[in-house]
Order: sequence, then structure tokens, then C-alpha cells
Amino acid sequence: MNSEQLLNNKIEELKEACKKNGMRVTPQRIEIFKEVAKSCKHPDAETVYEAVKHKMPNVSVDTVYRTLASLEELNMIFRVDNLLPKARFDADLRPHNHFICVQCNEVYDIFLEPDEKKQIPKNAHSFGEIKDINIQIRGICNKCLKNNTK
Amino acid sequence: MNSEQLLNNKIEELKEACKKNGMRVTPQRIEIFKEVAKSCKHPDAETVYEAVKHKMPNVSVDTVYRTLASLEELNMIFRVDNLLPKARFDADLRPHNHFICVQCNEVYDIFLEPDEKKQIPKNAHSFGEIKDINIQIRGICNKCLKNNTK
DNA sequence: TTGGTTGCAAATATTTTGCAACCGG
DNA sequence: CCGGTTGCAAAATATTTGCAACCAA
Repeated sequence: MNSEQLLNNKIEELKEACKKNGMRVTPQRIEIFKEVAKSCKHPDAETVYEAVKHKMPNVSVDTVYRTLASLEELNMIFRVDNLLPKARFDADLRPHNHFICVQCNEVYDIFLEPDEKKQIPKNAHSFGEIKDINIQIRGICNKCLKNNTK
Repeated sequence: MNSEQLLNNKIEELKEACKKNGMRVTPQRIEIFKEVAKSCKHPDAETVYEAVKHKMPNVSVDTVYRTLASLEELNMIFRVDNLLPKARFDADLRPHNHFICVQCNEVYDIFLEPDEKKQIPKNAHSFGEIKDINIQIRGICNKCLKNNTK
């Protein structure tokens, strides 16, 4: 299955999810979701807005914000933890972690090897009901390391 | 060693760090650091500002922001990943993780048991130079679980 | 038709910055 | 005294909201 087919599947999933939740399938919703889903850059709202504008020049920023929030509620995308004031989004629902470059703020996906599995700290359970565990690695990415030595 | 002594030690550490880095030891810096260091709530800038105002009524918000940034550069405090637009700070430099309640946004510290250790995903190394690894658990805290059933 | 959604504009929230006065060393 | 720091005010950045028109179902 190629990436275009995967994307189409995801869009079908989104349509289903909308219907199931009494939400309408609008072109804006599709386009905004597509932008997040096809990017591996974990884009922020502004970036999504700029990209969507190419296809829908009349789209507005607030629609992008509202739509990203809706998509999040539908569990079709989620926010990536980052220490910056800008929220960033990810449509890859497979469990994975992130490497975040502290210099250029690029976010890279880290998938665990088959023999690794997420370990939940023992004490974590004592604080409440766990919904999600998230491992983040912060560091300097290869691209920046290379630029730094120039 | 009681908590007040611990706090005083930290303040001495801060003074050292300031001197070593050509930064001045000002009462604002001390007070702002104290607020973060003595709280277990991982406060945001606004909260720190409100608390400091009680001791220094003339302190300004921007000083709080600037000081928090300085303290971060000195590695005396760090930002806690959270999905909200507000930055939150932690002065506990011991390696630990966080349980974040998705309902009330409270942040709880999780310390690993002696027999546990942080596992760095194998693939992580391929992205660059790792500076820091961060495990976050998101869920609903006991307090909220209790309130929800009322 | 009708209620969820959009675009516009304005508001809010959070954080940052220019600058003159101030004060720690 | 000197240069880092502060307080003030204003600006910048990121996000949210009220509302009338619009359009998916």
C-alpha cells in the first residue's frame, strides 16, 4: 500500500469519525487533516494554515485552530509535547516517541524496535488512571550537529 | 536535612551559578527562584508572579519571565513539557518523570524505583546527540477520579 | 430546512522587547 | 562608577470567541 492510499484510508476514517460524532464532513476539515496527515514535520497551526491556503485561499486561521481542536477530539490527530509556545500536531496514531532537536525544533519520530516495549514507571499507577505514556528525547539532531561544525 | 535547609542550599547554589556566569545576585532573582524551588506544583510564570508580588509588590511580570529564562540558562530550573500554552517550571534537578492530569492539569513527580532505569529507545541515537530523556504519563489523577464519581 | 461550520473581526492569553532609571559588585 | 537588571509600557506571538452568513445532511 503506497502513501497515497494510506492517506486516502485515513481520510475515509476521518469521514466515518465525523459521521459517528454528528460532525459534518467539510472540505476545510478534509484539507486541514490532509495537511497534518501527509506531513512528517509535525506542523504547527500556522504552517497548516499556510499550506491549506494554497488550496483554499479563503480559509481563515481560526478555522484551522478550531478544526485542529476538533480533529484532536476525534482522536484523529494529537498534540506533540514541545517546550515552545506553539502547539504542534501529529496524525500518526501508531505508538511512537519523538526526538526533538533543541536547536532547530525539528521533531523526528522514534519507533521502538520489536524487542523493546514501553515501560511504565511502577510508581506511575499510584497517581491515577493512566491514559497515555510518552517518551521524548531532547538533543541536537544530525543536521544541526553538521551545521555547527561548519 | 529539612526542607528549609535544602532550599537554602539551593539558593547558595544559585548564587554560585550567578557569580560563575557573570550574572548578578538580585533580590528578584532569589525570590523568583525560591518560589519555583519551594513549590511542588510546577508553577507557571503567572503563578510565580502572583506569589512573588506578596514579598515584592513592585516586581513586574516581565522580570519574572526574564528571570525564569535566566534560571533556565543557568540550569537551575527547567520547563516541564505540557500540552498547554503556559510554560511550567520545575527546580527539582533530580532525574524524574511526570504524571500530568489531563483534567486538572496538575503535574505530579514520578521517581523511578531503584531497580528501574530509564530506557533510551535504541533508535533514538540515530537522530543525533541525546541531551535529555523525558518520560511523561498522561492520565486522570486520583483527585479528579474521585470528583468525577460525585 | 436546520443546526453545525465558516470567515471576519475583535478579543484574550502568553510572552517578549525597547528604554531609561536603578543598583550590585 | 559601570554594566547587568529592573519596571514600565508597548509590542509581538499564539490562540480563542461572538456573530452573521453559509452549507452539509
